[in-house]
Amino acid sequence: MYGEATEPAKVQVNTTPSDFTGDYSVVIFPFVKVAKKAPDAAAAEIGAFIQEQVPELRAHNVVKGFLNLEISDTYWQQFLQNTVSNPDFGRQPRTGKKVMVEFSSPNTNKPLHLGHIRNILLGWSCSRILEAVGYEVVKTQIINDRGVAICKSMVSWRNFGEGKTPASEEIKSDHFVGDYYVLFEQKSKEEYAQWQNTAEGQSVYASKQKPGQSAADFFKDYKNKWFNEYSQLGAEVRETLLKWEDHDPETIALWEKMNGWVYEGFEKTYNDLGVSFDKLYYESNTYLLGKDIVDDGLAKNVFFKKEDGSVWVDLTDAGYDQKVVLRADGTSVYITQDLGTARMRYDELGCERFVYVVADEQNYHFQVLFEVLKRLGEPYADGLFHLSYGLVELPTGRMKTREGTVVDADDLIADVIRIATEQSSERGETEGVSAAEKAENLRKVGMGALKFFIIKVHPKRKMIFNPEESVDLQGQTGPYIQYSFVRINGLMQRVEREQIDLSKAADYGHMEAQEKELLVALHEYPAVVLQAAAAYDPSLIANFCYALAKSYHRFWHDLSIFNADTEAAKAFRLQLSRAVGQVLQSAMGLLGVEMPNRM
RNA sequence: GGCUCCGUAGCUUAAUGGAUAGAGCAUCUGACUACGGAUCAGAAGGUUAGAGGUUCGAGUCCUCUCGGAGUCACCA
Repeated sequence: MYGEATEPAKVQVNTTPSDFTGDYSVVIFPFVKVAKKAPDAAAAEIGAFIQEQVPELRAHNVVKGFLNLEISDTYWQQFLQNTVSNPDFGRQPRTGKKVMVEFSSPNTNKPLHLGHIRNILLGWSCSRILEAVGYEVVKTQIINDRGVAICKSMVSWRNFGEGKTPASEEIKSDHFVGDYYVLFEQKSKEEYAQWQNTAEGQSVYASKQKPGQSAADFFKDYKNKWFNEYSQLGAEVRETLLKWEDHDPETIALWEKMNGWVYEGFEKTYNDLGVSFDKLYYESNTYLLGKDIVDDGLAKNVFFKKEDGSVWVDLTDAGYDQKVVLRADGTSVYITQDLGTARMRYDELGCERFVYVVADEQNYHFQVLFEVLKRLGEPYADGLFHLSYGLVELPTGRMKTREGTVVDADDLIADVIRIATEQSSERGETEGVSAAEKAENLRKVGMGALKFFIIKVHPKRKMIFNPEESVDLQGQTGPYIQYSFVRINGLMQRVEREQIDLSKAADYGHMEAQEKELLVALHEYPAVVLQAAAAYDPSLIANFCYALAKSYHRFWHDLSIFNADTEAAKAFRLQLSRAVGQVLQSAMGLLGVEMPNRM
């Protein structure tokens, strides 16, 4: 038309708002220049043209520069049949390409908390989504199993543990280790308080205080220095770290024992969250990596060496700073390790894309990391993505270990399942279900509430986590969506029981608005998955699920299914319900949320 | 201070530059002799922090101001 090819990107098609007639709308404004006509006139012409060319178009109308298209019922009939018979609806063919997704990546000195949960859910659902659009996904985590914090737990247990074990104390093993980490901080604080009153402490204060600085202020600022220079516990930690780096057998044995406890506990938590990994990396194996990259970078003149022997990269022309990549003493820093790990993974896994799920505190780090890899000419440099997410805060503000406001992952999981169970027993809708099956369904409901509450928020957004609202089972929640599935499940059981023939669905003639709304929503599913994959944004899937469930609840309320006027209407509505159930289960599966049969 | 991100109803939030900014919670009012009421319908609640600009059209893009967060270690 109009003798010009238009780029597909310029054609904007949206679903039509419910107060206009039509299923889809085309925005005409981009074409008025080419058409050299008023928007309405151009729309009328384009509408007539499409009407002529596309048999699936039943009718069209024009409102103020928007062309509304009505799709024929026969098209929708065909679509419904295809959808119901296609278990892979919404998924794309295999691309043969591999992508790595790194998430969780905890420290081994304390149990997982709410922040990890957001990270894990994002990483997991991102993996599922990428897999749905055809990638082979390698799920990894890099476990920070070494360093000062871990040594603190070790020193603490050695000094105060009296040989106790998680088994002897009947404490979940990662919590057991975490308790010793907390105990270390306490003991260290006590030691510091005592030291402040010694002659040594007083003389340090007298000689180093700033003019007019109170003792309390001075000692607050001086804490790190004290820990490194005067603390007995601090000395033990440094000694332990050195011995560890020296492969001292006794130290390594203790380290392995305590990390073993932590992994055992993590395993349980991951299992409760329904996640798993394909490949684990340990910082104890990777922290020395990257030195060959430093040589490589020097050879390529990406890096330069200073007089003291330290190696730097200058990124000031890209708006960043100069960064150290190798210390003067020849040891690696954090970014060196990440450079080395990236190259190792590429060689080992053959992925062309890498997704790092890491909180937005580290945005700058990843910008620098990616920029350096690009300048080094690494073949995978264009496939790097930092899935950055906002910190989780409580209504009272940021979680703080010292103030004991950290929400523990295991506690939270137990809470949501407990509340789902309480709510369910008040309702008494699950008679005739075995206790085991009931518990399994309630676990799904509780976890569904928690997971959906977290995943529905756009990753980038800082999240306010209200523990009370996170276990809500009504409104825009996981259980709301699960409930629509449970309703459909009930219908399908009856179809099974009564051997209802659904083939009459094809005879159904005029569709109701509520039915059309569901079909349009189902039709969007593949596009939503693609969009979520392109944007690395699982919240798009969550919003889609909610909208679909909402439409279904309205459909259920407004229209009779088993008491429909005709056999054709009944069969059609059952087929439609089945399709909705399938898509809901598929889409929620991408979020890591399972569907219960009863609730 | 430099750089980055954020500011939408009382609260939690949605909206590839498109139609009257869409939900949920909380508040108020209604709806089951029917397939499950963890549901549905309605009311009320907004100058999208503020001021300019670009555009046929701005919550969305640009500039400035205000407010908040993160980050700027030879830490990780």
